[in-house]
Amino acid sequence: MAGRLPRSFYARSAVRVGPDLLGGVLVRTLADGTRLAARIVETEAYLPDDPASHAFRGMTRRNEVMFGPPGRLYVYFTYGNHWMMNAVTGRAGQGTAVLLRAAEPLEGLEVMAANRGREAPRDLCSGPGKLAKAFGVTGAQNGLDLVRGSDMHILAGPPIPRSRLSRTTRVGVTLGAERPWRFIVTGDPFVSRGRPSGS
DNA sequence: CGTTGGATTGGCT
DNA sequence: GCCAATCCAACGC
Repeated sequence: MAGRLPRSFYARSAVRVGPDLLGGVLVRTLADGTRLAARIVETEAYLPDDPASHAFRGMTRRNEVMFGPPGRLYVYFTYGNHWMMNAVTGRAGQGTAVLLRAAEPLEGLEVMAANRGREAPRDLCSGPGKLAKAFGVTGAQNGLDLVRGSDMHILAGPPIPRSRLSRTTRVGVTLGAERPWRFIVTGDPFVSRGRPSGS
């Protein structure tokens, strides 16, 4: 099994980091030692000067982590119910990140099921709100360092072969909808049911 | 200070 | 497939 992704991995364009995160394993170690792990199968890139990005109108208290160093976790709240997890990418000051949208649960499924209030493995992490909920992630984890922190990190996985990598438009965005910056493992059953904005 | 709508989900038709 | 839930950040006055 490969090791933790280094700072240099995140310090690149989000359109590179997004597809490269597919197959990586998101890991969280809880205070009691319980380990949660899931294989990432869906991401979306939010670039500098991207009208769909929270960072588009400049830095605010909500999005300030996006403008910090790469390799940190940006967590935000939306739709009155849901927390979303992103990995900050690029260089400090740019305001760019990759949204973690779906993953295949590998370890700690009982805890994830309890967090989600659902049992089926396919329902645990198959959407950005679900993924954060399964991992017990809220605003309390905003800004956490994925490279040096002990709480959460991402392990490198085997690269996804080109034949198994699909690009689509992003889900739920209105501005910048035509940009094909959603990345999925083709045909993977753990991908979200969200519909791309382009169709 | 009031209004608007969102990087979604789950339950119901 | 459709739509309400739910609340806060952003923006306008």
